[in-house]
Amino acid sequence: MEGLHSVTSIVPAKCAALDCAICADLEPAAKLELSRIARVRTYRAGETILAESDEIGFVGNVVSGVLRLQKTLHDGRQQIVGLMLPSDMFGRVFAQTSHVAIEAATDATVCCYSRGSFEQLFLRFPELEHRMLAAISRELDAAQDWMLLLATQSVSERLATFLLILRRKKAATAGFDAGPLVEVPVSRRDLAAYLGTTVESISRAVQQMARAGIIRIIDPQRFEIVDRQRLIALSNHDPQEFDPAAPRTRRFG
Amino acid sequence: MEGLHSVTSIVPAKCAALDCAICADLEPAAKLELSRIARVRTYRAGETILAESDEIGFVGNVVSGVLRLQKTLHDGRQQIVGLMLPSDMFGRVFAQTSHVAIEAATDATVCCYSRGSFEQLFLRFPELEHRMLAAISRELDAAQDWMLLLATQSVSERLATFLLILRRKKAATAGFDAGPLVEVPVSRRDLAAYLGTTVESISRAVQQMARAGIIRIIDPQRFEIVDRQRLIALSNHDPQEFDPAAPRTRRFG
DNA sequence: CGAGCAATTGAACGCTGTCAACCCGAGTGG
DNA sequence: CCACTCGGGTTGACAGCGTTCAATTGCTCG
Repeated sequence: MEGLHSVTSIVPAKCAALDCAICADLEPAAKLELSRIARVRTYRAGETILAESDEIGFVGNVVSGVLRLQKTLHDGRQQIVGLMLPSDMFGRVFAQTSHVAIEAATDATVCCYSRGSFEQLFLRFPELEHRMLAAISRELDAAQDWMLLLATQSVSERLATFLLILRRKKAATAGFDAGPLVEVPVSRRDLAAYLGTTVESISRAVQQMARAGIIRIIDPQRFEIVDRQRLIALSNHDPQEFDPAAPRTRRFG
Repeated sequence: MEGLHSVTSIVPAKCAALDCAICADLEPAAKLELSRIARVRTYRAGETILAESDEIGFVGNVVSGVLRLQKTLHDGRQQIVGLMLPSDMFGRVFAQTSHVAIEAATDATVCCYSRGSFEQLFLRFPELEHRMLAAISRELDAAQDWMLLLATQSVSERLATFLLILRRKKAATAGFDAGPLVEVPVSRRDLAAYLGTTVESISRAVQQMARAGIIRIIDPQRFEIVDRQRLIALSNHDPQEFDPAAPRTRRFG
């Protein structure tokens, strides 16, 4: 039954308001067509949106909440290979099955398009396909960045990088530097699975940074970045990469 | 000067012979247009094809040899985030700068298309863009698989998985199971940078597998997989994923 | 033959995974 | 109102794997 999702009519407004990657500044005709096939779905924290090797029925973007993309090893260990925040797109086109499981890390609402219908629109609105290509390219960039992060030995490095990425992402979506407060949108367990380590190591690294005066712990999910320079040094990345004074350096040279 | 690359005229034949992702089974008109803008370039081992944050002037696919995509940390450590083997595509469309450096890991020849001209062809041959989208999707899948690999703690697991991937890839491009011989196309140093560890750890893992009778070392770059079952068990992956009896399981469920 | 590099081997330290106990707030029921 | 439970987070002790440093081997090339 589709009855639970009868909020369809408010979809265009929601997506437009969000200025999400796929809708923003699209020609009106395309926007209208998109809104016709859009469906809003809501998920509770922990619900599975798409299981590993499931058939891909739809693509969509996150309106609110956090999704986790994860893969499971044969022995049961789970690794998170991506976190989707509001405005991110998920799912694939021109592919039958997913290689990752998609779950709601928090309560979440997403805006979905049937994959078939979405692909049909490519024929009439090539701009849509361009955007899809751009979205996947960004995801690949993020994945490669994350590979760099996972390959570094120290948990502190990974955590520092993660916090800096969160801060940059927040500033990017807000359009301005939103201050030193960083909200980690997931539990310690998810964070550990994302950083490729354990909850215990995460906890130690967090507390150590706090004792060193680099961050201040407001509550388990919220930190204040006190000493950004030392955090950047700890992350072992190019300072410019996370310097808000020159945020365009990385993407636009 | 473009003089060094005057072999342009043989490009179409080469690409067609290779059956590379972008040319194979393309409509003749598109193939012709592609061949018009194609250029063959050759690189010596160690040469840089594209530096990190360079402007992206062209896309292409590997004809022979191996390219490494790598990122550099601020302290000088280098991490390889991808190896491009013959038939793989590299470069980006709709992006100004690269986030990774591309270097020749061995002597290599590549078939390049100017990025601008390539994007122009999208307008007349949408199929081209579909294939580009598919190629990037595959790369993203590979990246996510590799993230899973990097997050696993044991070096043996990573090495075992890498060997199995190499074997599967060889079988896939050959079209049939090419036997237990696996050629590692890169040096120990590159291998270590790819697996996120050190040459010493690589060496220990290799020798240990050999002592255990799982592989046989022919020379530092060539191994024979003696006991595939134990290698799969060591990799900690789903046995079906690397079982040649059911190679389609993973991609098509 | 010696220089130089890749690969291997050995020894020691350190980080982190593992196991365990503990703290704390929320929800529940007496 | 308190006792209890449960889950998330933190802290401690310890062992193991892997990085690091160092030395050795084997090979290619000049």
